[in-house]
Amino acid sequence: MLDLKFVRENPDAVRAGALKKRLPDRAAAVDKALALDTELRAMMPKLDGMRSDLKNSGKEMGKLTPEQREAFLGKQKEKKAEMQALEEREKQLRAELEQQLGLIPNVPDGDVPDGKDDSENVEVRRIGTVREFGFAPRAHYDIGEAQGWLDFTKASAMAGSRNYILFGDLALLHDAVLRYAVDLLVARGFTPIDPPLLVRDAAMFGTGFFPGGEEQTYRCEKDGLNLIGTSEVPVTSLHGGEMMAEADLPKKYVARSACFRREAGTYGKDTRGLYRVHQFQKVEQVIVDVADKARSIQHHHEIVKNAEDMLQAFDLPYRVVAVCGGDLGVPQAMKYDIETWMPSRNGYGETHSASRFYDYQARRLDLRYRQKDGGKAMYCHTLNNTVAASPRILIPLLENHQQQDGTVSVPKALQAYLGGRAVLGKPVF
RNA sequence: GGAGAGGUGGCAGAGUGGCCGAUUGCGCCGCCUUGCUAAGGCGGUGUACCAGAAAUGGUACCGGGGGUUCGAAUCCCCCCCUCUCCGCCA
Repeated sequence: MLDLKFVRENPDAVRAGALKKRLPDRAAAVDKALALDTELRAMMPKLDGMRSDLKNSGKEMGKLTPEQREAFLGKQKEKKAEMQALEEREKQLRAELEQQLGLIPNVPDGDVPDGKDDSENVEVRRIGTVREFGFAPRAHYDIGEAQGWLDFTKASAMAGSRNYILFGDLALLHDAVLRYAVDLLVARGFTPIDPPLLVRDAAMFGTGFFPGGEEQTYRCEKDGLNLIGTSEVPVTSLHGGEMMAEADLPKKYVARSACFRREAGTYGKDTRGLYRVHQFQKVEQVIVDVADKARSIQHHHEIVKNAEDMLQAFDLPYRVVAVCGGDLGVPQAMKYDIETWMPSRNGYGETHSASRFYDYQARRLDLRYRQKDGGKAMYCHTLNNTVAASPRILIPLLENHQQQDGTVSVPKALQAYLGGRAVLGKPVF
């Protein structure tokens, strides 16, 4: 949610922002919102005056004699009837205004590249060297199935397509990565959280997933609850409705949770393997801090670095891209993706997504703090980034570290999480 | 699932139809006093919106929505949440 005053004063920038995100419908919401705002503001002085009059004269009632009261009452009723029509219109306008305002996307920051979709994201840096295999490298699903680590057939039989079952060492590796990610962030001062997986609509709206993301979301209609697609939703909502003290900020959280995505509209895309699945585990970092743009940008770099450090510890080549306008979501002001090298795709595949929002989510969540020394109440700034999403991260781990015989070497950093083992699996090829 | 109690400003906690945007305490801010890592005195201290250059004025908001009334934090209805007891259960 943007500040109405900001929209009013910068309509061109807000409209242009929506268009940069390739969201013409949302750009139209700017003009709709402003038209409603104009009408509302035109009528408010009159309505306020009528209310004031009615209120003041109502107070006189108590002092009148019964006869006087009779005549007075008639006049009051007349005034009220006249006012009611205006009030009806006001209520309608406010509801529509709120709806349109909720549709207006966050304005992409100056450092967001222009572009229509992910093909036009801009590479910022490329780290690590892509390994030269002395043999034909296999895809993770071939290795996994040969090792007895992966079963897609039984998974889809019991749960439908885009499901998987991990067995044995791969299940352990999955857990090792996630645990490593949590430990890394805890060591850096983040507070670990195990959040709710089912949340109310308010949390989905507050983080900006609704309206718009309903088709991506599994919903328990009976209870009016939604399965989260990322723990960003419950964790960012954690302090919603609160008035925090500036001294309590920043809040830094790391949450591990299951995530659920319907993946509607992706038929035929990434159908093989562990890349695009309905359910996965994710370790997510979330920062809530004061309303300071420079500080937000600094945090943004910090959370990207946290993820990069993990990938480097795993000896995985990756690149960081600045996400272009057309690939940016509604609530984000700027986003970096990290893409890790995946031999089976012969390319980099998205494994991380780091967003900064400024106060867009905070406004929707009523997430505020009071400035120190008796200052003003301000909306917070929020940010988040993946630390590790698994099983997707298992793709580069298996594929980059595979041996010719189908065994997989374990990066040093993860060995302690696997009972000290340096190799997983047995020769199968 | 059944029964009851309750949701008020940063927090605690009064307030059962007009004198309530709301007593009071804590916290916070300012000034004063005091010679010491403290205490005391006085004053101030919600948010949003509208009008205004500003001073200021106005309106709305006491969990959310609707209703009764000239007038609602206060009465009625629906919903949400919290707590206690009972039942069920991991």
